[in-house]
Amino acid sequence: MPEMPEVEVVRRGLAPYVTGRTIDRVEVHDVRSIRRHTPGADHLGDALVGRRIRSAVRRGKFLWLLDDHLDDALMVHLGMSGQLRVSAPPATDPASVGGPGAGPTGAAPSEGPASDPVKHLRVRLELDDGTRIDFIDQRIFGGLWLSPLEETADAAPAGEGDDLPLIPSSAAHIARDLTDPQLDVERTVAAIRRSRASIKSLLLNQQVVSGIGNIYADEALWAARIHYERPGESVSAAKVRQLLAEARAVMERALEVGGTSFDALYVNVDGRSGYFARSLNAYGREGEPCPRCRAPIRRHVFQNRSSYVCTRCQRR
DNA sequence: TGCAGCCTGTGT
DNA sequence: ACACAGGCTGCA
Repeated sequence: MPEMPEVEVVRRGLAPYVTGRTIDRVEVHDVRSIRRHTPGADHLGDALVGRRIRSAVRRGKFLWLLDDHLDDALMVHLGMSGQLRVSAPPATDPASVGGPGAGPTGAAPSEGPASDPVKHLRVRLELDDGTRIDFIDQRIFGGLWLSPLEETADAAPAGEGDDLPLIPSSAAHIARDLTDPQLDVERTVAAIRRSRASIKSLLLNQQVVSGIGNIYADEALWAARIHYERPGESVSAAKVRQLLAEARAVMERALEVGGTSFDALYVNVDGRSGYFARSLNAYGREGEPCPRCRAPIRRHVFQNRSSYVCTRCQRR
């Protein structure tokens, strides 16, 4: 559910709270959320306590925290249902620490009071100023783990949030963002046109293009009037360029809306029921008229997931 | 290159 | 009881 814009909103919300802070305590409430950290929960806690965080970085849907030593990164992946919820230190006025990403004034957390037991709390980090970072994940597709740093292949900054040319090995295989100035768009176009795989599976392949999930894939294909099943090699270079531009535009719009409407204390990453769902043209709109041609939007099962398509605008 | 498996909650 | 939501990994 969280795609690139949602993860970027989380990164921006998180950064002002963690930058310059030291990790005091790590609580692992469910080891399944750290299964990618093979040395286990005790090792993760021992490794993290005492670290001073220098930045929160993101490429695609991968988010990570860097500390001063630059040996490795604390990876955070939200998977399907992951959230990071920040609890500001008790004595501090939240409005004064929200930073540039702080949300509307007075917005209350979407769930009950802080004293309520937190549902699906999997991991909690406590910082030296009392701030708590709660990783909440109903379906446990996401998780936290440590990943060693390596140099980026092109010696350019790894992603959004820090200028260092260092990337965690867990994210080194992920393509650069469509919004990344370092991205070579023509190489991406060429890669897509070299493949016999369906255009949608190429869009969803994070090694080809990063940040796109099922929702924005359908939106971009609808905007570019391309049927999801078309083999990459059958789409003209101009059409592929348009498709990538549409995907980028969809994500930038989502980021614009998300970046101005989230509550800094409750970083909500529900991309479906949230603010942006109302402006989707195809996804989730089975039976509704296509906003372009009024033909009904169809829902097809494709690779075990839903694809929403206007069969009039998007011909095979 | 495609698909099973990882997960849990909601809706039918 | 079963379909569905779906990002990513690892294996056939």
